[in-house]
Amino acid sequence: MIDIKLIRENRDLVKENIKKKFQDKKLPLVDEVYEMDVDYREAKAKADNLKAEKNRLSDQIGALMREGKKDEAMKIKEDVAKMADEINSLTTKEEELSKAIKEKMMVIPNIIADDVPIGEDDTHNVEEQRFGEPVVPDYEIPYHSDIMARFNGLDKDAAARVSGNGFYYLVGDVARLHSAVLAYARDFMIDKGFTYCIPPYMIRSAAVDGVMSFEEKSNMMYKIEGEDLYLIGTSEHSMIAKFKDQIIKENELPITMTSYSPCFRKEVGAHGIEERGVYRIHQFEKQEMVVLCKPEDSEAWYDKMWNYSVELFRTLDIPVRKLVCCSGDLADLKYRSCDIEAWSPRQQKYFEVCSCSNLTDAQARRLAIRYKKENGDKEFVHTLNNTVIAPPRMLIALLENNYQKDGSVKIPKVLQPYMGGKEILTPLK
RNA sequence: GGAGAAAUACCCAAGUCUGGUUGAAGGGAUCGGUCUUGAAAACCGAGAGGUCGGCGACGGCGCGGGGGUUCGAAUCCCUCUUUCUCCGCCA
Repeated sequence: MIDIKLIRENRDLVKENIKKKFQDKKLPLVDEVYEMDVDYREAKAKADNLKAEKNRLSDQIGALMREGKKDEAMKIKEDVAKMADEINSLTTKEEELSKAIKEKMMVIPNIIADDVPIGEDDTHNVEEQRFGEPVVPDYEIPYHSDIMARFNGLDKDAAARVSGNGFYYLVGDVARLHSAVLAYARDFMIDKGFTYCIPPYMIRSAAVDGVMSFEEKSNMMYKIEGEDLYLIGTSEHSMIAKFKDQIIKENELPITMTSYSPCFRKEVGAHGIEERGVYRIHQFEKQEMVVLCKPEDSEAWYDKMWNYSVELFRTLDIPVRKLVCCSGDLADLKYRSCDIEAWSPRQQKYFEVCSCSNLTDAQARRLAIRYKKENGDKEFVHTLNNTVIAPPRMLIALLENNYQKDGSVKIPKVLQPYMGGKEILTPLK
């Protein structure tokens, strides 16, 4: 959500930004908001003046009553009562306009960074840098669920009987590897100075509505029957809602957190659930990083954060690349964003494992997350988030890149302590 | 789940029975000063309080959230949420 002052003062900039994002159908919104804002302020001024008059007369009534002049008081009472209709209609108009403006403002995208590549969709995202050699072995890499199956590590049939499509049982060493990756990622971020946090996995509708659009909500969120509670789709939901309407002390910034949670997603819409394997499922686990900082620091944090992802994957011997999101592929709240993609030797291409974003003040403005400066002024913070690691999807990269010709899988050194010292997983069949 | 009590500004807290000179007493903290080698303590003083509109003067709204009664609500009514105490149940 952008500052409405931008629309009052620089509509061209806002429109230009919309064009850059290939959302021309949203262009009329800018003038609509501009005009509604003028009407809103006019209605508010009128209503406020009438209310001021009413308050003044009410005080008079109080004074007269105290003096015992009931007749005069009654007369004024009638006058005030006559004002009620006009005040009501103006107040209603003011509220309706305010609500309508807010709805439109929610849809107007955040101003994007100057250096975001311009492009209509994800095919125009730009590879910026590679880290590690994307190795193509001279033997065939099986599909990840087949690799898991060789260790008796995955049972989707049972999951389908028990929970339906889109669920899995992870078993034995594969399950342990899953936990090891999460524990490693947690400790990696703690070592970077982030604070570990376990948030609520269910949040009430007021919190849900605060952190996502209606469309997202209906496509993603599972609702608990008979309760005002939803299962979170990512810990970012509870982590950001934590700060809604809060004023943070300047010396508490930056707030750097790494949160863990299971994530529950209906995955209604474009993609659907993948039949084979664990790439897209209804339930997964994720370690996330979330940063709230002063506006002047957010760009530096953005660079630090995506670099953490690269570093983490490199310690796991997984080649990655940084893919910069182009204007059309940027979600509306984002100022800039990049994906860290891991190398898949089986598919011989990179696939997304982390998504790092700087939302500047767009999210903070929407949720009223501010900080108080030394001089007492309040300003919106900047918010950023990035995936640390999201197994089981991440296991795909891990298994494929460490798969040996004989069907075994090497365990990267950094994970071995979390695997009871095991250096290699040997197939059971 | 049952019974009771409570929610006031950064913090503590008065006011709520008896609606109107309380848009919020009084503290603490904050800031300035006196004193002191410096600090603390003590004393003196000050402004401010959240939010929206307005260039401003100023005005609207704000006493947990939402609604209602009234000319007028922190104060009365309804509702939701949260906290505390006791009982019950339970990882």
